[in-house]
Amino acid sequence: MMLKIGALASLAGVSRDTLRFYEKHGLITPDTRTDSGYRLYSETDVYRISFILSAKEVGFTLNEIHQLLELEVTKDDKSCHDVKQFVDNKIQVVNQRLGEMEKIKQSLKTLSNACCGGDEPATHCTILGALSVQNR
Amino acid sequence: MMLKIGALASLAGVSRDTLRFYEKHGLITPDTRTDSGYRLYSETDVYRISFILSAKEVGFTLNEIHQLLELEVTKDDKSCHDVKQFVDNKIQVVNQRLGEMEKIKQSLKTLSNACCGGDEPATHCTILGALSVQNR
DNA sequence: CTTGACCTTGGACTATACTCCACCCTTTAT
DNA sequence: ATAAAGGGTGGAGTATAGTCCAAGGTCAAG
Repeated sequence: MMLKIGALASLAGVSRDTLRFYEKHGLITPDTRTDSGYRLYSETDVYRISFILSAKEVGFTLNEIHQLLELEVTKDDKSCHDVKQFVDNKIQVVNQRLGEMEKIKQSLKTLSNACCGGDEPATHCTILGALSVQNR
Repeated sequence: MMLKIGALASLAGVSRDTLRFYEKHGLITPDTRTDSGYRLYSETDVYRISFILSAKEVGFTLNEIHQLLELEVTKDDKSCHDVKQFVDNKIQVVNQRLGEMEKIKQSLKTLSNACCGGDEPATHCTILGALSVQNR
C-alpha cells in the first residue's frame, strides 16, 4: 500500500516540508506519483526516515547520510572494496564519538553525584571540574 | 603563563575567529586583556575548548554547551536541585544517543562483514538491509 | 457542486555555527 | 626604522537544515 506525503510524514514524525527537502537532497524519493502529481511512498520508507533521524541525532550530516544510503555493493570487486573502506571509516568515526560520549556521560555523572550530597569535594561542582577528575 | 588568541587557537585546534565567536556567545572569555587590547587566556582554557569540541561532536548545540559550562553549584539547596535535574536530564539524552549510535555501529559492522566475503545474503548489502537485520 | 483537507511548486525566511574581509593598531625580528 | 606577523572590531558571506508562505490544483463527503 502506498502512502501520500502527509501519511508518511506523520508515521515518521517529520513534516511534509522536511520530506520534500530530503527529496531535493537525494535522501529519499517517492516510488511513484499519481496522475495528478501526488508523491506516493512505500511503507518501508518509514524505516528509511527513521534511519536518517538516528544518524542525524548522532552527528552525521545529511550529506554523509546520503552517502551511507547510497551504498550498494555491485558485483564489481573494486567497488565492493571501496564500500568496505568507506563503511569501516565510518565505524571508526562512530567509535570515536562513542568514546567522547562516554567521557561526557561520566563527567555528568560525577557532577550529579558530587553536588547533591556526594562525597566528592566541591571543586568537582562544575563540568570542567568533573571532566578533570575523569582525565586525572 | 598567559596565551594570546593565536596560541590558544593552535593549541586547541580551532581558528581565532572561532574563539572570538565563542566569546561572543558566552562560551569562553579571556582572563584579561593587555593594555593594547589583546586577549589573554589561561592555559586551562585549552581544556575548556576541548570540552566544547567533544560536546559539539556528540550533538550538543553551543547553547546547551553554554548551559553546561555555566553550571556552578551554590550552597543554595534549591539551585543545587535544579542543577541536578538539568544534569540528570542531559545524562538521559546522552544515554539515548549512545543507544542510537550503537545501533548504527552494528548496522555498519553487519554491512562491512556481509559485503566482502561474509556469509550473509546479498540483501544485507545496503545500510537499510543491515539495519533491518538488526531490528529483526 | 462546493467546501475542506490535502497536494503541487517556487521562493523567501530562519537559526546555527562558523568564516572571511576590510581597515587599522601592536609587537617582534632584522 | 621598517616590514612581517599577529591582534582588534564590525560587518558581510557561507553551509547546513529546515520552515513558512503564496498561488494554485485534486479529491472525497455532504
